[in-house]
Amino acid sequence: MAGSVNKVILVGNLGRDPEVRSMQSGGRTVSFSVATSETWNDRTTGERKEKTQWHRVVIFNEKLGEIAEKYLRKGSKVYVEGQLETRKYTDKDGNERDITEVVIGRFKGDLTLLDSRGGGTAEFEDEGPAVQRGSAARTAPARQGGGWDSRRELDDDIPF
Amino acid sequence: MAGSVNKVILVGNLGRDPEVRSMQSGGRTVSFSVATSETWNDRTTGERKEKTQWHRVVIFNEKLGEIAEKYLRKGSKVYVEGQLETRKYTDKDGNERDITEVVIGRFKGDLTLLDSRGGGTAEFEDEGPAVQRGSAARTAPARQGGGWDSRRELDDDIPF
Amino acid sequence: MAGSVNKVILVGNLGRDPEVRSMQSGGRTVSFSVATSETWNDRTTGERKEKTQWHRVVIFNEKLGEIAEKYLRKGSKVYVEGQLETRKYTDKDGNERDITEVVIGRFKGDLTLLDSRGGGTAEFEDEGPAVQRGSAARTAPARQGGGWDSRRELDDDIPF
Amino acid sequence: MAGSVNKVILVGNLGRDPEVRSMQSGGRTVSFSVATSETWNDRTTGERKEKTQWHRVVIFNEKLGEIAEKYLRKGSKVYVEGQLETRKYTDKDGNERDITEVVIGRFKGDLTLLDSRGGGTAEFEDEGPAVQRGSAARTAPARQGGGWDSRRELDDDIPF
DNA sequence: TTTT
DNA sequence: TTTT
Repeated sequence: MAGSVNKVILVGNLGRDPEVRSMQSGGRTVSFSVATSETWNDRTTGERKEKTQWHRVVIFNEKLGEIAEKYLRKGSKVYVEGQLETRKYTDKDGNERDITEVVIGRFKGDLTLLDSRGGGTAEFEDEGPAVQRGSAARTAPARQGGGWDSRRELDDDIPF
Repeated sequence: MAGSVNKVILVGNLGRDPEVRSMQSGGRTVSFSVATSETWNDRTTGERKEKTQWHRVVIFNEKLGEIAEKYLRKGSKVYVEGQLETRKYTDKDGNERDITEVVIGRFKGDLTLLDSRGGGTAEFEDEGPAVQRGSAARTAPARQGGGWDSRRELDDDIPF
Repeated sequence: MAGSVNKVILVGNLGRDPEVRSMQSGGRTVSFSVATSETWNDRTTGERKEKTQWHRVVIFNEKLGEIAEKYLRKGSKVYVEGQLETRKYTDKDGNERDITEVVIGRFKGDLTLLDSRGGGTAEFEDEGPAVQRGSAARTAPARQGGGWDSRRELDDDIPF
Repeated sequence: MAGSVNKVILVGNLGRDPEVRSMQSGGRTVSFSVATSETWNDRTTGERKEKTQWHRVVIFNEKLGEIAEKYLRKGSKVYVEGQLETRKYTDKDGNERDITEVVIGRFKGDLTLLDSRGGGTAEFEDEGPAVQRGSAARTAPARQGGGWDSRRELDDDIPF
């Protein structure tokens, strides 16, 4: 749509180590879940309450995926900037269901490590992502293979 | 979780008029779907492609809900700032499913009309939302009724 | 710095037509000012008040610059996503001063037209910006000339 | 302006301890500078380059100010969400100058501590900011004194 | 300098 | 003035 914006910004911690999956196109995705939580004082009881939300993040960019795979672990704190995408999948009982994910695409999105143990950053900048740590070879976005809709080619039906 | 951020920013158009629903708590919610879309040139065919995403937006803030009800219509362009929330619901076949929504809560979020026909804005500012049009009475946030988790009390199981 | 984020999101109207300038490097920048405003009810008098802020936006990306030049005019409503940058300049009296701008860089940022008259969008996606209108030739980001710090080579000292 | 958005999101480190200042209205502001930086590989030399930006953050919300004063120190990593504001001030030579700041206002903005040493969060939610650490008394936003434009009453002319 |  |  002309003139639309679809942006999600999360700061939270990974619930588990990232998972790497292969697509039929040959590309890979790296995915993980990020927890965010709200805390508030209950209006009537005065109790402290907390509600945690889990967000499924999927990375389609090869370089950011490598960095996620290399540096993110269960418990890592990250800044994620991606797009909201809802897709269909077929569950184990053969029923079609929806799953909504935060997608860091091939040419859009951001991933920044916030852990003090060695924060790094990886974004779409300059002639390639600015990676502060690690020695991954630089690759210009435009030369990366795979199409934008390659995520439709995921090998499996179970989303997570 | 200490130190987390959960933010969604959308600019898009409503697919239908907003829907108003009552909660058992007596409060109301106003909800609607917003379309955003990406366009790109297919890498191999060179074709122009477009993918539309639909986002379910739910407003729990009374004042913003009133404004949405009053000024938003099918086709309206809006700026929405809310939080990602995934909740369970039971579908018509009795199966438990997940639905992810962009929630404009009682004390957090933003809604801005972008239509030239009379853009308005409604946010949590000053002593109440700054409403540029309409004559809705001002209500200080802290005096609004209902609790943060009142959305769990929705009257029905079908999410949209 | 490892793990940093610098992001500005604006929705507002242009005060004047965009200005195009040439850099010594041969590249061009397109810049314009965007107005945003807050309205609120004065706590004591109850009066409706409004405060307008002007934001200087500078585009270093050739394609987005072309689109801005082509489609943005005085009064146009836009969504801008850029980075905050403060730089020194020498004013007409020879004094060094600071100017803070919202920069849409070569490989980062977003510009979306929100006018009903023909909203368009132009972002860093896929193999080039997704331009919904106009016929500007597609150019892959990695092939664009000029360096990231080329903005230091602006031909003149007066920032706006 | 009807339908405008003015939002800055920063993740970075404080260059010094926060500074507390009193306003003639009796309120206080807490301010500090946050550094963000970009790194990239120079296109011609291949050298690793880095450019740091400093952002002036000013907090007008009493509760968030207290938290900043209590928990932020030189080197602390924070997530800041505020508004861009440019104001005039008179420098030591009597010249009028502009300074642009990221303002966390009375009813708008966010501050989240990202340090592993004990991340906390403080936002405008529910009946008061959700503070995960510290024992600051809760205060409902609507009961806080001072007006939105009280920042115009700053006691001094020198901005930082 | 915009817009409402 | 931070951080890596």
